[in-house]
Amino acid sequence: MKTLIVLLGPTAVGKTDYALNLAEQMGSPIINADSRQLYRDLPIGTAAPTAAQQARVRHYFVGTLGITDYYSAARYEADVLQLLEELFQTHDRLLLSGGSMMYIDGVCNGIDDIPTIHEETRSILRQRLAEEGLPRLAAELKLLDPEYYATVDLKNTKRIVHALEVCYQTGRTFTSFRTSTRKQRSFDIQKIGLRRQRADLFDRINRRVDQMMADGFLDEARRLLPFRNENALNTVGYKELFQVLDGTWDLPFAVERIKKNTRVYAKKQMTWFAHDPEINWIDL
RNA sequence: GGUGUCAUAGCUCAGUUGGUAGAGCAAAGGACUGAAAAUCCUUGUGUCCCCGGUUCGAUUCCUGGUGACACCA
Repeated sequence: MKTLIVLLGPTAVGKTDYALNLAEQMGSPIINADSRQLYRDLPIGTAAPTAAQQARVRHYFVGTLGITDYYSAARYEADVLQLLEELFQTHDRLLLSGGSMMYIDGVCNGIDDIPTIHEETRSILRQRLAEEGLPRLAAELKLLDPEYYATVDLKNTKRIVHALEVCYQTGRTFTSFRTSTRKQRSFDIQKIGLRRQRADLFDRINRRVDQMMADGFLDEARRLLPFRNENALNTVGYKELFQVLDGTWDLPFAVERIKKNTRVYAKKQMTWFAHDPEINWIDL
């Protein structure tokens, strides 16, 4: 039986170093599970594996996307599964490492088969949202998919808009696509979670942000400014530095915001992972 | 040593004409199915520096401490 080792944990906990050692020990490449490290233009702000680290161990899904490329957790699921099929020909155990909750969930449990929304549909809904407002769209969702309406957070614009997009594009309810059935995998999955005392983790986050700034994070953000509306840049760190480049915030304030928002992100990851009983935790 | 100002949440402070208190920041908890480092929801932490006095009642007024700051010696 083939086995996929999934190494996960909150941002800055120390996954990269741990994964390198584990990969060498296992004789496995590293399959990255970080939704933003996939973009090749974000090396500093996403703390992506360095060239030296990638020379030590072969990495997949690091720096493979351009800044304007569309990507999603579902596409990641499909891409990883295909890669695993190839790599399991020559490996018994493979290592996947990262902190993107949805991406990991996609690989381990699968994401329901919901059609990708065409840009056309998307822009129509975007315009209607701007003109009619969220309550009107929510009321419409109540008619088209009362079941989803009953459970969705009515203040969450993205969820409501997306459900409507699916309804309009497919002529079916969004609910009908949500089977919530766990997909069977042809390999075993072992999850290893890395964790630290919260004060320790937060201290590492703060120091890592300072290091990013010293490494030229602001310049990296400046180069990406023309693409600021791309989803890839709706990311902790870049958002705040764009405020600096706009002249809205001063740099020290932005750096504090980056640290705080990274801590919030880490907390969110821990909340998500805490509910997964399959994770074997290692305290660092 | 003298005079003055201040002492309230983890931090910076507001406030109560005497009825035991609230903002910002920091923080905590949660949701999550094709944009997920996204998006969204919820929460307030307190010997109001200490001892005493006045008062039905003191964090608030008064005496005395203690500490910080400023100025004068």
